[in-house]
Amino acid sequence: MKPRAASTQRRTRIQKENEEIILESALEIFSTNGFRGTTIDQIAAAAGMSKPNLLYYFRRKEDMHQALLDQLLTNWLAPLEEMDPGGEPLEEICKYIRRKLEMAEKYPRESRLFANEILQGAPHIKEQLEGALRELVDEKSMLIENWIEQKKLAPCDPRHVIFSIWATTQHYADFDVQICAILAEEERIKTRFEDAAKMLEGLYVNGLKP
Amino acid sequence: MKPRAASTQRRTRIQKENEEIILESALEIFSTNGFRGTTIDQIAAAAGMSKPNLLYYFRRKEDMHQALLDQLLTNWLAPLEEMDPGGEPLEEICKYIRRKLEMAEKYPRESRLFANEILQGAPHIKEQLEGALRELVDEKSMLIENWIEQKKLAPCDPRHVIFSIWATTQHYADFDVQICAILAEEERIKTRFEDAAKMLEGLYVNGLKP
DNA sequence: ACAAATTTTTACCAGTTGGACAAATATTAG
DNA sequence: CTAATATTTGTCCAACTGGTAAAAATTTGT
Repeated sequence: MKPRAASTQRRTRIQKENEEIILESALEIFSTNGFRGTTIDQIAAAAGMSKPNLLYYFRRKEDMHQALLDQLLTNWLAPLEEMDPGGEPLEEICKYIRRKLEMAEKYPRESRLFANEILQGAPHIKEQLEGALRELVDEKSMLIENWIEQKKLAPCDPRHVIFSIWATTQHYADFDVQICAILAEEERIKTRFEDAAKMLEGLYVNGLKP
Repeated sequence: MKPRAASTQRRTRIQKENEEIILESALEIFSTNGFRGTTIDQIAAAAGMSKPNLLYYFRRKEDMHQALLDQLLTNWLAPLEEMDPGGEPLEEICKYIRRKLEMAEKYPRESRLFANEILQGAPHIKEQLEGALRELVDEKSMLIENWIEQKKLAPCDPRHVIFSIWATTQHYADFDVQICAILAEEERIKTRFEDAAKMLEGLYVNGLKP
């Protein structure tokens, strides 16, 4: 019998193992080649199994992609959600930057998968962007507005501040090739995430100080 | 006779016209679908000509892509090149941000084409990144270092400052779908580039003030 | 141990895609 | 106007790709 894709129904040990291996391999390939740029064969090869066997677990190529995106979005929102209304504003923003930068370093493939999806017009996650993500950004924007009113932050457009944090941090995952090409073989290349963290924290602390 | 692709040899009127139409169409499709995601037929359809006719001007799909990338890189470096050693540091940085933001608004397709290429590991422009781009960044980094030594800028890692400007400005082209999803139908969506410019200038002026 | 259910393999196919080729048509130079 | 040259079209194909179907092998529950 065909297994129900990613459903809540009980899955066998083998199913769990193989689905995990497949998604891991799919992430690797999708994130570097894009959706249309990857072939099922590539994923199958990376997963060490035959194409029909892979298709036994995910009936269509799109199913793997969708599964990865769904899984991703939850983790993606977490760092922003953790921004604490009770904390010290500048400290909270620094912590947010650090968390995002850590994610860029630890999960560059996820970042690139996301970037690929957005670049192509977000056909598979448009609703979530307009739904969950938008609501979260609205909520945190209000929080930042409050901080500004309390003179704890310099006046600024909260939404665009958030955008700029996304941009600068994800850049280190998405544009890593470019960054490494520029930093070249020097010592700097090894410390790029540290260096980025220092520079960004300095920029935002001074830039947003009331 | 087959025309020499993008060579310096004399080209007929028709050649010039058609090559332009083709590249324009190719940019449109490549930038939204990625390299592997676009088919020659799509480009041909967009250019209003038959596939074999298109292949008469560009023998391979890759030739169009390469032509676009080569053309792009020159324009891409221009705004940074214009950064004036004789100017007022904070003013020069603001002007650079504004120029980059203008490019993101005016040429989002070029930005996305570039982003796609980098995301996939920059297979076609690695050399240029390590060559021309790196040299330019080195040069401008030294300039910024000088400004810092002259106490005209707060201490910061110049290279990472440049990266952050790239990231924040290009973000408005590359992640436009996401930004629009979040700003939604509100008035804000129309003024997003203005708002971004204001926010970024404030951030960098305060953040880098010595 | 044995039947039932699950997993894997083998063989296959239809649609798409990049690209070749030569014939037909249009343009230009003399 | 004609010959040479440049452009366009129609036809074709081999490789690739997503996906199917059924048989074979393996695992699992009892």
